[in-house]
Amino acid sequence: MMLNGVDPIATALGGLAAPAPAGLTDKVFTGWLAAPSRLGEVFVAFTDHGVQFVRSAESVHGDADAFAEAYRGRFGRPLRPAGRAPAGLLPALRGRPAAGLQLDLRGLSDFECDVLSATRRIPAGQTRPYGWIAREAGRPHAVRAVGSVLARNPVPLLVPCHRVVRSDGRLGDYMFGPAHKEELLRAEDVNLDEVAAFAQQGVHYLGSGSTGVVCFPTCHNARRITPAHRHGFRTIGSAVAAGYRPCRHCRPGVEAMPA
DNA sequence: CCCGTGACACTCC
DNA sequence: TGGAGTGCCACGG
Repeated sequence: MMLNGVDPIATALGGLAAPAPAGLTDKVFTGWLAAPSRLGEVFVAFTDHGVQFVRSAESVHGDADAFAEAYRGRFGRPLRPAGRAPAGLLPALRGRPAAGLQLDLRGLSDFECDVLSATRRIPAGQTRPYGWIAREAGRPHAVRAVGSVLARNPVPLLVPCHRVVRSDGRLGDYMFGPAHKEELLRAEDVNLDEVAAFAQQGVHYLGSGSTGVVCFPTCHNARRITPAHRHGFRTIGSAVAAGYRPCRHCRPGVEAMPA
């Protein structure tokens, strides 16, 4: 009870009660809204900590109640409609740089957070293999677990799990279906036909004969290598053995060198 | 180079 | 609880 702007209880406690306990404001409610995205309409749930859950309308058969049910099943709380989108959400859903977009990833394991944060560092228009995520997340052998985490990505599009592909050049699976993964990557100007053509020849890395740097084929540095100076490699190890150094931008892994 | 197979780290029922 | 099951990967033929 506040009297003339003074809280007698807080006063009695000598101000110890000043900041509300962290858990309290969390329990207020989670808002949701529908918004346009590169996958058509999406449903988005968010708290005051940031965006928590995103699903395409298509994936829940256009049914907002099904979205709310999926949310409740996973987070244990109901949703209620929200009027305004959090800062940065709408541009991010359209694939533009998301200035100030906050994500609410509370409740996820350290491993899940590390996987999502590594995934978030993949620039638009580029791809990285699952093994790269595992290494960047500090668990180089947890490759399959990376797949398990991304299959349940709470915030697809915002954490661009569609940019994570198989190391053999194939796209791999996607929570909304491989066709949508391909569609998203093409919209970002990833040259999938070129990647597939290289993969068919067993080429998964590109080196520049003039700079001596070796990259993933979708790295922006790799795309600037003139064809005359371009050398394809099947493994990063063979490129290193040939005197190339891994690109500091796309950071292809350095595998064990043969003895 | 294409296929099958084993191993893998992690999560969930 | 532990044993499935997993958006993969490397290797062997």
